Amino acid sequence: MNIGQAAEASGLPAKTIRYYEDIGLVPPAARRDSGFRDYGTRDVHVLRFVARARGLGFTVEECRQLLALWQDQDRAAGDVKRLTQERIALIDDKIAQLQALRATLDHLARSCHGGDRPDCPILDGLAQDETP
Amino acid sequence: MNIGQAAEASGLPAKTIRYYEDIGLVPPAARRDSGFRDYGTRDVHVLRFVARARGLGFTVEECRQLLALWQDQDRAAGDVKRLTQERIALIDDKIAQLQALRATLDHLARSCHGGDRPDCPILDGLAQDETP
DNA sequence: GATGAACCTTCCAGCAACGGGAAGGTCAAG
DNA sequence: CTTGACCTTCCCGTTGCTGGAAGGTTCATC
Repeated sequence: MNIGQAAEASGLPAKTIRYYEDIGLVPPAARRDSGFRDYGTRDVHVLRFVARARGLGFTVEECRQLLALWQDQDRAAGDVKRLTQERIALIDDKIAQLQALRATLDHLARSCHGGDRPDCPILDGLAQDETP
Repeated sequence: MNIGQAAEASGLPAKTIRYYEDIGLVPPAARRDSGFRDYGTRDVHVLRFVARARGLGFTVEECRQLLALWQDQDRAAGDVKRLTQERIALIDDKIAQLQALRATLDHLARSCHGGDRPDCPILDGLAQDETP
């Protein structure tokens, strides 16, 4: 199948598939005489794997590792679990940061009357010399 | 003061200050005869404002708007509040997405024994044809 | 067989928001 | 006078794509 159909089947844009091939995340696709890339179901399976891992927030580099582990019959499940737990820890950090930001912004927004008058505690808060 | 001291005082790296000047987020600094940038307390105040807004997750473009509002004596507090609430909504979306990711990853990780054996439900999960 | 649309190819450029580092100028201390 | 810590501009690299230009292919239709 052509790249367009592989894109459809994998859920990745064609551009992204070419990009992944460029950076060596997925192996180069077979080519027809015309030069068109030619994908089989096995290739699509790999693309779907990558699409799902990216969708779960794994970086491209992590996807590379996960793919290698996936295709390694002798892999240890522990390696995969470790990668996954590291990613969970990063997500937890990110969530905590965002929640702190949200709290600060919410505090600022609640203290602001929001009318047409120019006095605004949000700007005052941002302008303060000390971080609360 | 030199850019290094302004960096120290504002909490922004010198590189970032130059960058903000480049893209017109902050006005060009005064220059000495030597060509060195020269900052006063007013400039540092602006830089601190930007540093704080960026730290709260406002994009550079939003900072541009906030700065304009900050310096506009006739601004309406409602404009600032709206910007802030939009940012809160974005943060909420982001948090929800991350929590969903975390749940999926956690589910995968918990189902994985994590030992030396090759059978790994995480990889199996990523390889599935259907998203759960 | 010609035409047109819908594909495909490569390459080049750019997004956010900086950071690294080169090549060179300046300043204050010893 | 020299050393070392600053400063200047400039250009490239990052992450993960996305858009567009210029051109080739395929397939249906006239």
